[in-house]
Amino acid sequence: MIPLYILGLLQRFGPQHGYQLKKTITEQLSDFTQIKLPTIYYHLDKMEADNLLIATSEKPGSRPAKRVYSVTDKGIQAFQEMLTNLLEFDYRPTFPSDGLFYFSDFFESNTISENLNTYIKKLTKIIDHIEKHQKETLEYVPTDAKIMVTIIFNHHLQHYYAELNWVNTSLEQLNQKEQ
Amino acid sequence: MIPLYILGLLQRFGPQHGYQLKKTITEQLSDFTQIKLPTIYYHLDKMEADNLLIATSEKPGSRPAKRVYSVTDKGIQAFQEMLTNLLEFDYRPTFPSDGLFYFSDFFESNTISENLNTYIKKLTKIIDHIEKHQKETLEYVPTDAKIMVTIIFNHHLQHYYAELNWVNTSLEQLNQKEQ
DNA sequence: ATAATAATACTCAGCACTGACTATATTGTT
DNA sequence: AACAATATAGTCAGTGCTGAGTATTATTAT
Repeated sequence: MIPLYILGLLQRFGPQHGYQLKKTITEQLSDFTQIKLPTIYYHLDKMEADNLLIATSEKPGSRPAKRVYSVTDKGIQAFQEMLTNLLEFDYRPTFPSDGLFYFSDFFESNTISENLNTYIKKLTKIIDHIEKHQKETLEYVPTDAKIMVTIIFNHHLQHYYAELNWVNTSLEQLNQKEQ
Repeated sequence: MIPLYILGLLQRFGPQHGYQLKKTITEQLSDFTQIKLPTIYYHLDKMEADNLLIATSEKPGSRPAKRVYSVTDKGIQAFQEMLTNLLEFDYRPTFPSDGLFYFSDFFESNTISENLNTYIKKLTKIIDHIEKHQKETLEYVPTDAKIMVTIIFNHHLQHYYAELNWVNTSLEQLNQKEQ
C-alpha cells in the first residue's frame, strides 16, 4: 500500500522529501493508515533504486540536506499498475480477540465481560471521532471528490458499527450464560 | 498471535512437531488465520531459545528426525500473560481499497463499478462458506464451548455482512453519479 | 544571552514473515 | 519391480517494517 500512496501523493502534491511526505500522509490519511517515518524512508530508497523516483539533493543555506523525490515515467506506470491490481481487492480480516475466546477456558469467565464493557466505550469514542472527521472533510473537499470521500469513510464506519454490534450481542450471550 | 496459538494448542492437544502443528492449526483455525509453515518453525525455534518450549528429538526407525515440542512452566506463564494482554484488544482496520477510491481520479470511473460487482459475488461465496462451516462446527463441539464458537464466527460474519453492505451502497452511489 | 524544548531529516540494527527450495518416506500406478 | 506422485519435515535467504538512536536547526522560556 505504501508505495501506492507515496507515488500518488507525489503526483498530486508535487515533489517532496521524506519528512514532508509523512506529514502529508498524516494529514490526508491518518484515520485510514498508520505509516511510520522509517517505513517511508525505506520505500523511498527502494523506489529510487527501482527508478520509480528520482531524488534531487537540496542543500539550502542552513537546514540539513534533504532529498526531494519526484516521480519518473516508470513510476507513473508502476502507479497505474498498482491501481489496476487493486481492482481485485480482497477482504480477509483477522481478529486478535479470536484467540482470547478460543482459549477462554483457560480463564475466569467474567473477566472477559468486564473488559468488553470498556471496549464498547473505546469503540463509541472512535466512531464519534470518525463521524466528526467525515463532516469536516466533506466541507472543504471539492464536489466531485465528495462521493469517493463518503465511500472511504463509510467503509470504516460500517465496520466499526459491525464491531460494536458484535460486542453488544456477545456480551448479552455471555451474561445469559452466567445465570 | 502465532505464539499464543502454538502455546495453547500444544497444551490442549499435547506435544507436537512443526508439521503436525500446522495441520492442527489449519483444522482448527483455517477460517480465522492464515499461518504459513515457515512461520511456525520460526516461532518454534524462537520459543525454544526463550525456554517457553522444550524439544525432544525423535528419530524413529525410518522417517527423518522430528523435533517434538512441549510447553514448559515458563511457557504456560507466558501464555497466561499473552491472554491477559489480549483483554485490551483494539480494532483499527486498514483497507487496501481505500487507496483505489482515494486515487480514483486517475481512473476511468465505470471500471470500478464493474469490479465491485464481481467483488460482491466473491463475498457472498465466502459468507456462504463460513455460515456452513459454523453449522458443522457447532454440531461436534461440546455444549460449554458453543457460546465461544458462536462469538468467534459471529465476529467474522458481522464484518463480512458489513463489507457486503458497504459495497452495495457504494455501488448505488456510483451509479447515481453516472447519470 | 542561554538553556530547554520542539521541529526537521534521516540511519540502522533487528524482528516477523514467507516464497522457494531441499530431502526423505510412503503410497499409488502400471 | 520401477516410477511418479504425494506426504512428511524442515531450511534459508530475502523482504517489509519499525523502535531507538543520531544530528542539526528553530523556537520558546527564563
